[in-house]
Amino acid sequence: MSAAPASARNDKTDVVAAAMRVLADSGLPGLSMRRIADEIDVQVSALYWHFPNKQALLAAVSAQIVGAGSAPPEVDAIAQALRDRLLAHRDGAEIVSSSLALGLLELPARAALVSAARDMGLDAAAADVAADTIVHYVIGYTFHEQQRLHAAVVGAADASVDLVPEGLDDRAGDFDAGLAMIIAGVRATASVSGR
Amino acid sequence: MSAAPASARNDKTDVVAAAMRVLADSGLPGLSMRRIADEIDVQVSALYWHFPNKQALLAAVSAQIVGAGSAPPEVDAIAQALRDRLLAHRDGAEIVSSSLALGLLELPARAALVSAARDMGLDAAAADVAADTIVHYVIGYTFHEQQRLHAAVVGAADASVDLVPEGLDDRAGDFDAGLAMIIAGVRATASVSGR
DNA sequence: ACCTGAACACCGTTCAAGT
DNA sequence: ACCTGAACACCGTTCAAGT
Repeated sequence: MSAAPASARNDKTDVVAAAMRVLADSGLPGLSMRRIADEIDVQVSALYWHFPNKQALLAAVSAQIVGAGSAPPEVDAIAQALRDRLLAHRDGAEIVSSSLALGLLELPARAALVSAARDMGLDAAAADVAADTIVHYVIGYTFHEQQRLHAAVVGAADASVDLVPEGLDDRAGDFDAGLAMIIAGVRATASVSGR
Repeated sequence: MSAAPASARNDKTDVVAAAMRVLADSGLPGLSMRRIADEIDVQVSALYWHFPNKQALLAAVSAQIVGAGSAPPEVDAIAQALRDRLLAHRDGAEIVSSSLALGLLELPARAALVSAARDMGLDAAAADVAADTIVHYVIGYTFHEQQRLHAAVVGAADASVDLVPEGLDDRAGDFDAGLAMIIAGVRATASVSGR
């Protein structure tokens, strides 16, 4: 394929790719600057030529996780697609959550949610609120879920305390039910303000 | 008052109190085991007599932040009270979020939300979903807000990227609007299943 | 344009030993 | 019951210097 020759010098995308590999192997706790540097046979300090600090590197990783461009046109589908992307990468929700909170990441799904909400009849202000509410729900729910996944693997989880109880099998069902409830709220808001 | 004499030996509550002071002074990034130990003039290793590891200590801090016992009886008031407690401590939402995700914290507000949702006419399963949805929204929203607060202080914030746009003044208004939307969804769910 | 080598000021955790 | 002292294996970041 088009993988770079082993001894070439690296650019930003090589560093991000290495970080994605380390993330897949070791998760966020293992994602240190030294491990990333090792992955491309380089000194740690070399990374600081490409990125000013670790948070900036993590923001680039986050952008890769959430992907660029075209989302589906409906609120439900946009939320599901965002969740799928987060679930596709180890600790994806946590990394994205922190980049977002630091203002280092633009979330394409948010813009898509705003216009989908407007299509449902919300005014601009209400559509912003709807988008943020859904984004917080998706990221919060998925973050929680991924942390417990990891905790279960490590064996450190206390199974008696559970924010989302019942069996382990219908995680997706609970997520859907909560999302449906929020969307019902969006619809109710639309029918109040929309006439 | 009843403050312990300066040279006494410490118990769990002294350690947690010291951690709360460090948190208030320096935030979560400054909340290291060494800083906590310094705060009570003790070696770091002494902390490991009281807690098996840092996460367990943080869970005790989280429990202190969310407080014990009696919540108000209505969904809206419970959510507001939880938010107020998180906002009352620097990085409160982040600490609580992580303890919760690791299954190390029981959230009194969650039980209160479940029974408030049942009072609105939801069945048991739907009430669980409603409670989790609201908890994720409150913590997610407040986490985001506190991170940006800190980022703004540090000056590292990129003001051009904003999950929750507009002026800085009506943060609380946006939170309320999102919460109202979710509660509208809860009500809609109740009126569907409730007859 | 991209990297090395070495240093600085930190981390969480363990463990034998003390009182 | 609670703490010391010392060590281990790490961190992120900086900076002069090399090619």
